[in-house]
Amino acid sequence: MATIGAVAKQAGVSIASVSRVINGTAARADTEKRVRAAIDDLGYQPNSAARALKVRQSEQICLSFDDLSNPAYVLMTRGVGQTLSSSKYRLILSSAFSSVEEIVKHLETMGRGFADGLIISPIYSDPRIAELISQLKMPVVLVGTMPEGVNVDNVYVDSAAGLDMAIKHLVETGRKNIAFINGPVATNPGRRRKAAFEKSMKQLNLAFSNSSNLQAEAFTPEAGYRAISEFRDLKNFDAIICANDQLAAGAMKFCVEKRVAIPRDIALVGIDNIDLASLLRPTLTSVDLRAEERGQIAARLMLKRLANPDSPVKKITVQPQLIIRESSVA
Amino acid sequence: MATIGAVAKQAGVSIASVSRVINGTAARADTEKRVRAAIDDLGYQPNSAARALKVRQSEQICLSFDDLSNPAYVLMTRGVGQTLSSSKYRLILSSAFSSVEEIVKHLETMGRGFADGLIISPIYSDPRIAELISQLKMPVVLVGTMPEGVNVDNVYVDSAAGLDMAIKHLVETGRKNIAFINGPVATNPGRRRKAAFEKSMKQLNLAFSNSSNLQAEAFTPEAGYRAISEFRDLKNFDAIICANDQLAAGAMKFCVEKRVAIPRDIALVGIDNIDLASLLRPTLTSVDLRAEERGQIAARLMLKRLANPDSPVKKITVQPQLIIRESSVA
DNA sequence: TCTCAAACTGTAATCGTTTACAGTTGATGG
DNA sequence: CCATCAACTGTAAACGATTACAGTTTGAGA
Repeated sequence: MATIGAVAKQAGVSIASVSRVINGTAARADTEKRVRAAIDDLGYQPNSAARALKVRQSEQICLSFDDLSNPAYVLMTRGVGQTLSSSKYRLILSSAFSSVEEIVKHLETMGRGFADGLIISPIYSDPRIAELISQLKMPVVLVGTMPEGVNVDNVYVDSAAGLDMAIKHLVETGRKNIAFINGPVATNPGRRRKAAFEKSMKQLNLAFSNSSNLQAEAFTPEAGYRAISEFRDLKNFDAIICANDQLAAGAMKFCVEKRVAIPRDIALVGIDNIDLASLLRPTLTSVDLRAEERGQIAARLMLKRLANPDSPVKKITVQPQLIIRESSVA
Repeated sequence: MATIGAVAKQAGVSIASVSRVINGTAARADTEKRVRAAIDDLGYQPNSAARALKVRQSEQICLSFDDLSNPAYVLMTRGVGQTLSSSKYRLILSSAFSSVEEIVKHLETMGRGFADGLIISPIYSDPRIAELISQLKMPVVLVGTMPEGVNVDNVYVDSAAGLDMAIKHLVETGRKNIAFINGPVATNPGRRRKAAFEKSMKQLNLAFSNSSNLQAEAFTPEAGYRAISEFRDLKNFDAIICANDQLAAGAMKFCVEKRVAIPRDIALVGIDNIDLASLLRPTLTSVDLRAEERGQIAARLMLKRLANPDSPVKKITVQPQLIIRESSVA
């Protein structure tokens, strides 16, 4: 592989001059021309490790989240990728953390400097994670709920408002008994959506009990299917909100099999508005949490922060949007 | 940030000794203990740029493909990510190339050494791409059709066999007139699937013409919907094969709207067997191209190659599998 | 206790860049 | 033609690790 030295020799100038041409610092037209010719000639590409070592920047941004099986995270990844692709930064993906230990280990390796910034969307809350994030010497953008004591750029979607919109929509279209199929309550989204559901129900003076509140063991269609099949008194409900679209897809499958008519007998609402929602039959009413947009925003926040490390910490809230489709209107 | 020098001073040993402890070369128990203590003390993490510069390895593997909107690539990414996560390598994601130029530019940057290997699944064939891949000084694993003149590790799925299985299945279940909705024929999958379709049809002595062969402008549900709505004589067909599940989902949507009964009036078969397939109504018969498995295999090939650069080039073929669901059997 | 090899340790060069600093060149105006 | 100054260029020192090589310890065996 050609090095900067080889280019310098070929062009008959010093290494420093080559470096300056590459980095756009002043150079005489003549020098520049010769250097560029030599670069082309040798097919020279500057070595990123050497550059990274010297300037203390890797030009890489790390995106970490729980797992790529969840389409909502895929959307987020897409948003981040898009935004980053028009910058000089490369995207490193770290996903599939099966335990808090793994993510802790991963966060510790951040100190190696292979990334200039970290965009993280932690599904679990854990004091160790919060602690490590705060101590990180690099810019961090957190997508999701901020853990206690962490103070970094944040992009936040008001999922409680989304849930509220969904409930109101159901009430307005005449539903009286609303159930909720949640994901694991040990996760951030699970915990927050449960709280939001209960709060909205109370505010609207709607009855709910433990039996109207089911917890699936994962945010997957299979788990949604299993969860709904555990309802003892499905007949008592005329609407179900699911903590994400995948759960809703599973629930819908169950209803189709058991000939529970959607939306006639039961209205179904999901959360995330992934592509799937408009392909199901009936099409699924869903609260769009704007995952792709959040990814874009997170990446933009990161780029700004990298350009301007001392600017005040920002928190951007995105508003969910209720996408009404067939599954909730008769 | 603590450097190896700081650790050495703290432990009262030389830099070399610290390095040796870290890298597991011989050290006296006493030395090792002091070094480890110092490392813990200072929270030292070796700088990856410095290490990469010296040992000429980045411990990063780059995965490149056309775009992340296609769930099949998400599956592949998952497979690669899984396999890599138990290795020392990090995953760099490069996606969303909108043109051959962009991918060429990207391949050129590979010379910077920020990745030790490249796993690539090019959707377009272009001599420049083939040329650049062959000239790359690093291990490459290609997922998909090998371009002319390229000789690297390859994981290949026999999609022609898959298409053949689909057609035979349709014939066996009594279908006589099979149409094909393809994606853009400018892409590798588009071109190959078209050829495979025509070859199988001929072999089985089935009639087909230009009018039974539609080309959607992308591999998306929307494009599938538009494509099927352009069929003049949908009534003449009793089966449609789509070049991927997303196209099939769009086609299915159209059929539902126009009250064309699936599978009674028309059987529908997709390709890829993404999660979506089992959630549609009717559930979608699909040729599983094992994208996730191909990702795993590609990553494993890469790891082997990195461990053993001179071993002979391997080509691994994975067999597709027809997953029969409701959309094709009455 | 002495010898000797094996096991460990330290010194210093090196990886390929960037950049401060000092030196050189060239152009301009008098 | 000279002085002056801006603009450019080259020299050399980093950046933080690894590792060849030479030097030092250690412990076993005589």
